Amino acid sequence: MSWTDERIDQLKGMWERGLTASQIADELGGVSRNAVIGKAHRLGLQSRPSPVKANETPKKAAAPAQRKPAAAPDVEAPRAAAPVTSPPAPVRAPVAPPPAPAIPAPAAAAATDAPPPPPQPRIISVGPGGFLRQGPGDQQAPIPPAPPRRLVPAKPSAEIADKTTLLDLTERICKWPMGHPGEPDFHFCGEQVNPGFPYCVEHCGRAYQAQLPRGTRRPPPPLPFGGPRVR
DNA sequence: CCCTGATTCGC
DNA sequence: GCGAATCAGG
Repeated sequence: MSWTDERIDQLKGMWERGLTASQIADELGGVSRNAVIGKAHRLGLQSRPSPVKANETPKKAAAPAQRKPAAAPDVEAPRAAAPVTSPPAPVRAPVAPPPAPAIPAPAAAAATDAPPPPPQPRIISVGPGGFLRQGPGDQQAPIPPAPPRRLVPAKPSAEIADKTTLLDLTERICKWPMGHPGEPDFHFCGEQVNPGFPYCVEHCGRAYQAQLPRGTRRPPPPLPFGGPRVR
């Protein structure tokens, strides 16, 4: 795969929205997480909270990653100067994860109007082609004018809470579909996969039937799609 | 272990 | 320019 203009646009968009490099790579397809990161940097998209870069120790001269011993004596230019204007950065909120489903004590609080900080149970889903689905009016996210009076257990769509969505799929997540695509609660199994297979052990049992001798009668295996519900 | 982004450097 | 390999923190 190559970096077409379209794919670069998708990369930019997703990167700026805070999707991780892995997610972007999955969405784009045909590229690795590293490729995404490398491209992002080359594009000048930069700086997002890196676990490695949290603090910078100016003490020792950095002994950076050197995969191969440089033949030449390292004449390293001083890399201390950070030309980039330290971004006071409009703090870009990362993809707001659904708030922990902690059950608040119902009897407590909730009485008078506590100024509720506007929660942002933003749900981001990525559609085919890498565009991001947003709720209407989600474009510039104007400040919600009048916060509700009462705090409600932030429920960013109970339908998909705790469900394995497309975004959650990785190499080691069982991809067995649960329910039917298009239904509101459609999701994926989400178990750990049977290593080497796209499904967990249980669903491998459904997906892969032992080859029986010719002529052997057996009931048709349940199908993941189409037929009656399989769960 | 898993994840994350940053960086280097051979191609 | 690209991206695997590597580093390093969570």
